[in-house]
Amino acid sequence: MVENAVQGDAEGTPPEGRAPRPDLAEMVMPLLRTLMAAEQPVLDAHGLTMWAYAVLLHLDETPIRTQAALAEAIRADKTRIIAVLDDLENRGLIRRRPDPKDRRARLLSLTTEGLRLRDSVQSAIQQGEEQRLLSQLPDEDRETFLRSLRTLSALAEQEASGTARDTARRPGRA
Amino acid sequence: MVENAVQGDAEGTPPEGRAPRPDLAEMVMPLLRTLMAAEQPVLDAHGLTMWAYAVLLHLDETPIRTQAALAEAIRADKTRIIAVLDDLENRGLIRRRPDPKDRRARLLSLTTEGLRLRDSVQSAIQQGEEQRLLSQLPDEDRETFLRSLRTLSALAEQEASGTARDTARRPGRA
DNA sequence: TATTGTTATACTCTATAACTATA
DNA sequence: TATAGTTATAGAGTATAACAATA
Repeated sequence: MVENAVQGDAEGTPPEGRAPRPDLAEMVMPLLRTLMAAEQPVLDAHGLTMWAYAVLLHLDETPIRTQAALAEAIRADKTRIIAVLDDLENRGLIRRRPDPKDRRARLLSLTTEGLRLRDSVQSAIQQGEEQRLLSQLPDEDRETFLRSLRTLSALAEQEASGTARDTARRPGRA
Repeated sequence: MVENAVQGDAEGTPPEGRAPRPDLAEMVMPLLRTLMAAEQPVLDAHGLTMWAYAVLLHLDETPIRTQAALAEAIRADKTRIIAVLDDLENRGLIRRRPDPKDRRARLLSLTTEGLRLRDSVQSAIQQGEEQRLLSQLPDEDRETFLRSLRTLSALAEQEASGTARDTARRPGRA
């Protein structure tokens, strides 16, 4: 039975025999691994963990009023980011002060220095991404790829936050 | 709380303030998380772990002569896949027999049943991917996206295997 | 002696549960 | 009493190191 006539996909013969394409996760996983491996030295050079960088990124985007909200936003456990916030605060990269209106909550914000650090780290990281990976794509493909990735990522976050909300939801009345 | 003014994703205003685009990892990470979350129920339904599925996928692609090679191919520790192989073998999904030419090594191959299972699982997974995510992309973007992802994934694997080889290499003479 | 596979151990990462303070 | 944050503990996942068989 010759059930897999190779379909002339891009240009060469596809490495695997059966499915017309690999699973998305099968392609995305090694990509992420390499991306993170490439980030690591940059982060190390600035004394940042991956979680710390995630915090800097997200605080820059949207100022946040509780640590729990920040944790959920970056998909971390609320107990996990505490040490991270301690460190960032001690190094003057973020501010963390009790909300006057509800002193249980902590108002979180970036300091100027934190924002500057975030800038230079992100710049270095994105430069590496361009040089190592994106530059290998034809220009018109690159644009489309980035736009599509952005769309899919947003969709993915939607689904994730949806299920997260479902999990967190207690049986309230209607 | 008015924290989520819907962002005009496609071409509207970018959600974050500084960089023209998010880091790749920042986009790829949630995508992978959602992909894996979507795979999980399918795998569960067939009694497969993620690693077991990876093994089935890779054995289908390229028959392999040692467990160590298989482990490296799917980026797992060689000690980790042993339990996985035990299970797959006991269930008759793979064959594992000593190489007559070197009885230290184990020849690994898919059984017919293993191949059939791999097929139906992969089919279900890819169907889910299409419905949940890929269908949201315009047709012409989708093709380009998949082709680009494939390219970048291959590049990433190259880099990874390169550094892996460096790590494994001992200082030889000359 | 070197290599393949295996088992046993230790370590890292992550989540769960218990505690303090504010409300 | 309920919630935000914190601390302490336990669990899952992973890698490291020692071992047996074969070369």
